[in-house]
Amino acid sequence: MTANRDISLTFMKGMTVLHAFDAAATGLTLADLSRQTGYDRATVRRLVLTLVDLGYVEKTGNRFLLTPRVLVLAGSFLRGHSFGKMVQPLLNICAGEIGFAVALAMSDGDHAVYVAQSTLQSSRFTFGFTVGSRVPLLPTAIGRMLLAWGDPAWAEHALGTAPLDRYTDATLSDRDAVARAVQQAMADGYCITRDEFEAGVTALAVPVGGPGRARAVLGLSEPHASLPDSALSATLATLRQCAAELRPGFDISQ
Amino acid sequence: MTANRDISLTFMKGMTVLHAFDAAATGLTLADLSRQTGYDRATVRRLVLTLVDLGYVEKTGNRFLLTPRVLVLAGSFLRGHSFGKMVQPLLNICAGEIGFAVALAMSDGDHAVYVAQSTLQSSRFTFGFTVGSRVPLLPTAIGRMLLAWGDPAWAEHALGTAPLDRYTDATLSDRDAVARAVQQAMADGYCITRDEFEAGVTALAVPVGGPGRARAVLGLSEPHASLPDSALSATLATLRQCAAELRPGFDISQ
DNA sequence: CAAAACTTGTGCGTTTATCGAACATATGTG
DNA sequence: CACATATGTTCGATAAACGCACAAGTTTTG
Repeated sequence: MTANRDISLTFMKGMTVLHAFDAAATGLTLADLSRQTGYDRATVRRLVLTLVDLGYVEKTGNRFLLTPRVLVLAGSFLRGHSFGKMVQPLLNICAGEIGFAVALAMSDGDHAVYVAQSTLQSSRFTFGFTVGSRVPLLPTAIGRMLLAWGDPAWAEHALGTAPLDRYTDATLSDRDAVARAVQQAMADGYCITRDEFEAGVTALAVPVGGPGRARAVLGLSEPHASLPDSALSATLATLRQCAAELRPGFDISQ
Repeated sequence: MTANRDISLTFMKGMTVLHAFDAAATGLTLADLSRQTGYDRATVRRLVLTLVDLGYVEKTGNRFLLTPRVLVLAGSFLRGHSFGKMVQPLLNICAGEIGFAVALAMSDGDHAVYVAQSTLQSSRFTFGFTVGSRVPLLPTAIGRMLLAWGDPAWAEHALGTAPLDRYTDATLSDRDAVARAVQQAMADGYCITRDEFEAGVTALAVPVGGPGRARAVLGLSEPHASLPDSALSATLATLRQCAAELRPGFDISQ
């Protein structure tokens, strides 16, 4: 654990304030942010004005809101890993072949975060996820696949601490039951969930990388009607092929 | 201008360090970061360890690199503006109708930043841009369209300060020439560039929002051969239609 | 293999930046 | 108009941050 002397409290506070904006599209007042973070409003004011100076936040009236500047670090991360040039084309080919939108996700603490996707021009169905969307680990196919083939130390910890919320009547509400589902995915090398995160929806996920070393997973979600059992084998085969092509960039190196 | 007393220097330093990672996929050492930022390495060490604690950066050996956590703020911004549910489907329809990938961009300081895109499953052409990619304003169709129909005060300032680099032999190298091109786009209500940012490429952009109030632009880039002059009118018409549908979320309110 | 160069970890005295209380002003609401 | 809420600002106190120096570890070079 990092010693207190090695942590910058002011920087930590600043980042807390930045995150307090969250998805507040209509903006927040300084008073709002002070309440949410628990910091003195003079402190919040200085930190917010610093964010304004840096271009992350803009002021409209007495409200502050995030600017597109917050996308820039994401862009750096994606460029550093050649998402635009290498990953996106492979996802596009995969989505074209199976006829469904596909998404790539990685772990982010006790959640999964979407890092790329290929949406279909023809599709009229969407969950509304984008690059940067966070989804829970325990009730989702991609989450369970990350837990199954991701870093074992992280997975063990996350299985014990990730939020265990109920999304539908079918959501597993017992950590042991989720652990068994993860064990099954570990053995199968893929994961399928139905109705657990969103009712009426089948989700598939395959790992990108070997057992214990997968840094990302590739998955899709579709209404049951669009993805009958008869289509699962072929769809999984295509996902796996794409995952194999993506693997060089996502294996945890030894 | 924000008074010095209203700015948190430590937070500012922390953000400088965070940005110093940029697209460095193989990671940076503390010594690297200290050199790049000019900060004492003990200062850098504390700030980086704070980022590790927050989950933005991970340590491998003696190198540090960005984690997918940096996508989360982007995801918040995109969710706050309903990009997944409202914007992406409209971009998909648009891309399907015109047969090219399309992208939505907003201004970010003296650059444009991609905030959404719909890539084609069938296309084999890509610039490698992703959500979060920053592109220059002066040599690009989307940049000039932002300057033409965006906030006039911002545009005046950006026209004078945005980097004027040369990307191809056809890149305009004179600020006045760029200003005239922007004026033309202002009058036309759309912008077309050829070869200026990337050789052999035609780019189109239309504003999302009214004159002086467009917070985003919609655009595409394709090789000349894929986008003959005969296709321009129909393509522009479809882009404009999509922009009209996107408008409610991107007009600067009065 | 040894030396040199580079990097990192840590302690701690000093300094500075930050904090937050208090006061004043502005805005919104009933 | 009174009250509630929000914001801007000052400034003394002090906590946090800084950065130098020393030690140790790692990598590179000859």
